[in-house]
Amino acid sequence: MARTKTTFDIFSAIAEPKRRELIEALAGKALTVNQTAEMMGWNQPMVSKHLTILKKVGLVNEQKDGRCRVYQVNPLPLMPIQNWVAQFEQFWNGNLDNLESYLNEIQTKESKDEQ
Amino acid sequence: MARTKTTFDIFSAIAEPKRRELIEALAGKALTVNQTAEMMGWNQPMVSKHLTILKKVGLVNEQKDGRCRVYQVNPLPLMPIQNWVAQFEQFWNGNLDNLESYLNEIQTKESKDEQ
DNA sequence: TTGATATATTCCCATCTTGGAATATGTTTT
DNA sequence: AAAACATATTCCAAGATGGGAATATATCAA
Repeated sequence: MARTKTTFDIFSAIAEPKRRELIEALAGKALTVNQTAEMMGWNQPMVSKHLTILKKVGLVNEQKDGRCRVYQVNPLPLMPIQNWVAQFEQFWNGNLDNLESYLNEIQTKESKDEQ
Repeated sequence: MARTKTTFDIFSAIAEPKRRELIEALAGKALTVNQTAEMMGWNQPMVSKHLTILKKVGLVNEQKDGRCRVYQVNPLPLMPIQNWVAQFEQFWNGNLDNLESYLNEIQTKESKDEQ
């Protein structure tokens, strides 16, 4: 009875637009919290909070370096999303006929309704 | 100041596990609300509510048929998700060397930390 | 030790959510 | 018109959220 926790799974974790921004910004890089904050134009606690959630679902790795913490993206947990969406790939990818017939079918049914 | 609305975008809409179940169950089929409710073992209002959200983000199409409403999945709005995740595909797909070097790098850095 | 720096955490609030129960709306049948 | 059926909507409660502000924690430097 309440929304799914953001740390429940990857789907929930990346539902937040700012966290997707963060992942994009950190992709392939290794940045400090403050570096990230400056780069994004966010305050430090906001960066830390979002990174904490991303860390919990495994989308970022944390490495201590003195008083800094360097974060890096680990994209592997995104695989389930890729796989889930791939179930429906046939409708738009490769086989355009499928898509067309699908759309035609909808079109037909809708115009039938309008009569 | 609050979580992103479920209808804000596709990412938020499919963050809810039940809605993903619903999409899977309706994929390729065309089912009535009651048929869906029976199939899922949910009550009717719950099905209607989730379908309403899915409809708002365009993931299902609704067709009136007498007093029934037939719902069908339209997977096209999932494309942005596919595309977004694809940015990171290189890390796990095709080029296993990338993945390995990536993991080794992390491993190295982590053991360095432990000293 | 003390101060400065880097980061995480806590507290508060407005807002949104999901589920259940009840009810409203709309359509068909008798 | 009235009853039956199919679906949507409303009202409620309990959580959970993201952001701001303040504060705690940890580490380095002087």
